[in-house]
Amino acid sequence: MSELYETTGSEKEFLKKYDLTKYERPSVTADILVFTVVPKSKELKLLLIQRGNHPFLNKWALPGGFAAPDESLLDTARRELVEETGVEGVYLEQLYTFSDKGRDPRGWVITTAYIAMVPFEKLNIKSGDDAKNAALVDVIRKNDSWCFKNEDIGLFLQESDIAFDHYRIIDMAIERLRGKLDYTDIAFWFLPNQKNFTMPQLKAIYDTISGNEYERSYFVKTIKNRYGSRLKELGKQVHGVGKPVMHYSYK
Amino acid sequence: MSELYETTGSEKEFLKKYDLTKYERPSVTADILVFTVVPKSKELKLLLIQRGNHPFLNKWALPGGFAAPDESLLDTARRELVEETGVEGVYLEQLYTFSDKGRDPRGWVITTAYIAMVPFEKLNIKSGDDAKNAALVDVIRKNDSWCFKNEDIGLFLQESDIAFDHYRIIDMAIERLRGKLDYTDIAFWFLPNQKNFTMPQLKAIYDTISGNEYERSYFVKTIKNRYGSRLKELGKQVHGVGKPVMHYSYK
DNA sequence: CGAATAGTGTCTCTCAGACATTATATG
DNA sequence: CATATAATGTCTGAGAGACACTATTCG
Repeated sequence: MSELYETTGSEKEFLKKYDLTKYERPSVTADILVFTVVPKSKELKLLLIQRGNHPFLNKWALPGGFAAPDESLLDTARRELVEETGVEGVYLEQLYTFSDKGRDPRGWVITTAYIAMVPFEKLNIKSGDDAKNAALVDVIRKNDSWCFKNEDIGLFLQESDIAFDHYRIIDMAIERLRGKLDYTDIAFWFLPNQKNFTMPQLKAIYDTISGNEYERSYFVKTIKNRYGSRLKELGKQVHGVGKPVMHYSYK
Repeated sequence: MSELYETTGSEKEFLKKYDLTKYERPSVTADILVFTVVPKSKELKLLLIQRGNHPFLNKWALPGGFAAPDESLLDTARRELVEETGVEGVYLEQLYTFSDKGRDPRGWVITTAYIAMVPFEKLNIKSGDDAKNAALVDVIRKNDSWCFKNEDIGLFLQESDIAFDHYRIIDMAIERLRGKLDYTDIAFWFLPNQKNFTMPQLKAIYDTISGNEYERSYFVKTIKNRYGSRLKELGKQVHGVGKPVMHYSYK
């Protein structure tokens, strides 16, 4: 017993004297990929910010920032997301940590990227009107690479317009979204309301992220099969032209 | 053109004056989960190291260490792996970055965990004989949690014997291994020789990682179906009792 | 020959995926 | 009634999964 106390005591002693700064340390940032889907037009959109500082002045980058002391990187991502977009309470998922030498010309900087899945209705980015110069861009496939455009502000970006290694991050993120689409429920996070949605709405999200069109009857069958126990029918509703739609609640 | 030069120049100026250390920085480590599979006995094994220092003196932890300046975390993991086990040229895959507040009593330390998939034959850990006190432990499921044992040295560990948040890391790693088993080719990395193996060998690896027994004929059919184009038959060989076995080469 | 091991064949059931049909709204 | 939209039904082929049978070697 006294031995236990002594061990505990000496651990306290140890920690008191321990100096982490004897090792060199990198700077650490969190970057956020704010994805959203517009169901009507079936567009996948991503939030980019034009840099106002060196390095990569005027290039476009992912929102993000340095970690604050004793803050988890998830908290960093969440904080930066609120600061840069005002968006709160969305689903964040860690993507990957990028630490290649030379990825940041300022020095030894590693970053952990987080994917934010945001319903379009929650986002209120007024492109190109504020100091920050944020833009919600359409993610387009062209010549085997990703391009980003926003026709409202006449913006067209390709790989060379993207700062740091952020193009690679974006590429990995889209791959991750597509990969997880069919065996997780990530698509549901893009719904304006998980407690009240329709199959055509959900299908539009699947179509958009996957980049191809699911067959209608097959889609409904599959979803009901996969999530049947977590779905509740809320009743049919008239919605304009066409047959009334069944509304569902998830989870 | 001169404008371009000027911009470049001012970026250089900027970088020269830029001081990353104005932000506080965390310490960063890489931890490695060295997994291996013993096909004969169908055991999943993990390399743990008993700590000889505070904090968590005498508890067991994953091998790992602090990142060195301008080294990628993958390189850190690879370096530590060689230093601690002598193992080279194995497949490493990033698992996750852990950064919760309080995960390390020494202070602000984040870690990126890497999974190493090592053929049993490549590992040569002589348990409990060296200063480092490394042990290759069997990963066992007991009462809905993971336990770790090595009967040669009379070792039995449970969650409370694991240092830091490493139990959580191990838990996530096993889940990752199992999750990726059926839709990636990770199992092949545990083969002693990808260029010459048999289906019973491969099946033992799948059985071990998944924790259940695949049906024989179903297994072979499925694998051939999935990787048919990447498999080459090398011919049958006698191997003791029983029908001669077909040998395959992957990729 | 019997036990051990590996390979092959068969049968059922489910589900992916394509396609056709029906139902209900608007104008 | 034509059109738009959503839901439902049908058919086929591939594959999951269980089971039985055959083939080859050793003692």
